[in-house]
Amino acid sequence: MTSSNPIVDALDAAGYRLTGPRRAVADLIAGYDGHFTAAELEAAAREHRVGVSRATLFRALELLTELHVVERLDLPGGEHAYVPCVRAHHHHLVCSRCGRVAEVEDCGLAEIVAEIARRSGYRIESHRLELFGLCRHCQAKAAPGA
Amino acid sequence: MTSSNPIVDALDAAGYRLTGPRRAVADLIAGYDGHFTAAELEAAAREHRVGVSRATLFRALELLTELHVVERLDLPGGEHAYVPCVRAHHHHLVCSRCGRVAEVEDCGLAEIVAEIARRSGYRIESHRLELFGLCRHCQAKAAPGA
DNA sequence: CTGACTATTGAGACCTGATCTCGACAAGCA
DNA sequence: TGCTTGTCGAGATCAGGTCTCAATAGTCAG
Ligand SMILES: [Zn+2]
Ligand SMILES: [Zn+2]
Ligand SMILES: [Zn+2]
Ligand SMILES: [Zn+2]
Repeated sequence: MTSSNPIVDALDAAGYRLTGPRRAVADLIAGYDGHFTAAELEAAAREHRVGVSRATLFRALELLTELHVVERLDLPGGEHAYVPCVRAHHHHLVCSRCGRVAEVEDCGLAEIVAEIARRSGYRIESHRLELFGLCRHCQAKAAPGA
Repeated sequence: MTSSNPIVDALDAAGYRLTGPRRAVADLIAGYDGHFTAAELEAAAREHRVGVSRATLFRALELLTELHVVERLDLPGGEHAYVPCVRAHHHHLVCSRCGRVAEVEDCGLAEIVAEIARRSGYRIESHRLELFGLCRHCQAKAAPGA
C-alpha cells in the first residue's frame, strides 16, 4: 500500500512538498485515535527510528493545524494536546481517562451562539466548545460493580 | 475605604492568610474588566511598586483559580489569559480586539450537552465554551463607514 | 501585648513547550 | 541532470510556569 494517508494528501493538495519528515509525522499522527502531546509524538518518532527534529515536528504540527487536519486541544489541567481531525467545523468530546476523542457536530449550538450574540451585542466570530468526560469503555472500568 | 475587594474576601472566607502580596495581586486583578496575562500582571505590579515575586504571583493566580474568582482562558492564538470572574458556572465572550470579556450563562447549552451525551455514550463531566468576536465598541471602530 | 507556630514569601534554578536562526540539504521541475 | 527554493537540523533562545529552601510575617493562644 502506498500509504493513502489523508494527512499526506492534505499536504500535497495544499502544494507543500512531501518530504520524509512530513510523511513520518503524518504516519505517526494517523496512528492515533485519541489525542497526543508533542512530547509523545517526539518519543514515538524516536522509537520508530524516524529522524525528525523537534523544530520540524512543531513546524509540521503548526502546518497541519493550519490545514485543519490536526487541532489543538486545551485539556482541563492546562496541558496542550493535538488531535487528528476532519476539516469541517466541529467539537471534541475527550475521555479524561483514556484520551479517546469523539467528534461532535454543532447540533443546535449555532442557535445558542446567535442568541448570545443578540443579547450581548457582540459580533461573534468563532467559538470553541470542549467536552470532557468518560467514554463508554472507561465508564465500565470505573464502575464495575454498579 | 477598606478595599472591600471581593477577591480578598474570597481568600479570607476560604481561610487563607491575608498577606501583603495577596492583597496587592487581588487589587491589581480587580482593576481589570477584560482579560490579562500573567506577564501583564507582573508588569503592572512592578509599575505600581508593589513587590510580588513571580513565584508568588503564579501561586496567587493558582489559588484564585481554585477559588473560582479568576478563570484561565485559552485564547485562539494559543496564549493563556486570566479573567476576574464570578463563582457560578458560566462562559466567556471575549472581544478579540480589546480583550473585554462578557460573562454568558448557559442559556440552553445544558440541553445540548445532554443530547451529546445521549448520542455518544460518554458520561460528560464538564465542558468549556469560549466565544470570540468583537464587542459593540470595537465593531463601531472597525466599520466606521458601514 | 508577646511569643510561637506555621503558612507564605522571594530569589533563583529549573523545566516544558515552543519558536527562531542559519547554513546544509533535497523535492520538484525543466 | 542540474537548478531553484522550500524544508531541515542543531542548538540557542524565549515564554510560561514550577520547585526548593531559607527567611519572613500572619494569626492566635496565653
Ligand atoms: Zn476533530
Ligand atoms: Zn476512555
Ligand atoms: Zn467569568
Ligand atoms: Zn472590544
